[in-house]
Amino acid sequence: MEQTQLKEALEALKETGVRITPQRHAILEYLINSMSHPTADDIYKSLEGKFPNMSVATVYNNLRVFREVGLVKELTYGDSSSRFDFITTHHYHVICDSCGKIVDFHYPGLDEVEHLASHVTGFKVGNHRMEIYGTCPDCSTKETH
Amino acid sequence: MEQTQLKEALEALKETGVRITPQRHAILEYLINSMSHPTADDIYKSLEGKFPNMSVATVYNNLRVFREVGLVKELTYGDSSSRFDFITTHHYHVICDSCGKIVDFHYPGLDEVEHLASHVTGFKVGNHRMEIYGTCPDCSTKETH
DNA sequence: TTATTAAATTGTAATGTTTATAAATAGTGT
DNA sequence: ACACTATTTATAAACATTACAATTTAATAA
Ligand SMILES: [Mn+2]
Ligand SMILES: [Mn+2]
Ligand SMILES: [Zn+2]
Ligand SMILES: [Zn+2]
Repeated sequence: MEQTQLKEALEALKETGVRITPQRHAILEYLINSMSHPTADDIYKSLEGKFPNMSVATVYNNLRVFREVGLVKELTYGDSSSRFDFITTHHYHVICDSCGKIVDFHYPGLDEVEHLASHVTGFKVGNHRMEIYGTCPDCSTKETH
Repeated sequence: MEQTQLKEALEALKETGVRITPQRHAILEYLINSMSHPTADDIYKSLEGKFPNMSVATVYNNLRVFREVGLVKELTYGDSSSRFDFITTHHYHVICDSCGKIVDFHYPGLDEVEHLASHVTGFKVGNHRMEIYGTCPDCSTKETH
């Protein structure tokens, strides 16, 4: 099924007139297979073997392209660098304050909040973001020790 | 009432053993009076007149101190620099994608989401963040033109 | 297949925000 | 007023991200 996702992603690029390069193919593949939420540097480092000459600028450029095409979501937290999530189904994230782990979390969209916000502020509301912060089971165990 | 907030803030600093300096007084005052959500640089620039020799490091240091004492909340969005909000009552933010305007928005806490997240992921949940994005009335008018 | 052309990549420099550091200064309790 | 530290200042450093120009390459059609 990852194969399907990759094919669909490449198809989406083709339809938008975005050229398919080996670098783009590899970055997409990594994003799809990665169960984590990697930073640009994570991606850069893990493709070092396959693309010894790839520039870090290429990773950033293509992540921006993927974001603009709607294939990838950029997650910006307080800490230094952005993380990237290949878009599949809508979901939220639960984040560990202690170790930074990010876990997917499914929950119906907060439509009511969006509506009220629109009503109260007069904004044309497009979307929202929500994350939940806490301590993951691993870190909880360590603390109790 | 801003006077009361300032007094209470200074009192909170005193009780935590944090010294009260003219710079801290001025930064707090600015945060309380500011109806906006300023960046560190906004604060630095607007206090230039009163403190020609103040270092930008002082602004950052003190914003961190205020955050640690619980007087100030740091807002980190995708864009370059953090914004700071003097803590009064709990509220969320509605943000304009077009001009960056940030508007306060009151809504009851999303307790149910926190509970479900905790139940599903096993996290010890502490808090959450939520923002709503869209187009503010001003920018909507301009677009329609 | 080859030629063409615009788009993408690369390498490097530049940008901008935030932090680290060490010396000078100033707030607080006595 | 004194002593003790916390704080401020000035500056350099760190770091992620972007800008730029030269080179390379993907896509298209002859
Ligand atoms: Mn995710
Ligand atoms: Mn606010
Ligand atoms: Zn953890
Ligand atoms: Zn606006």
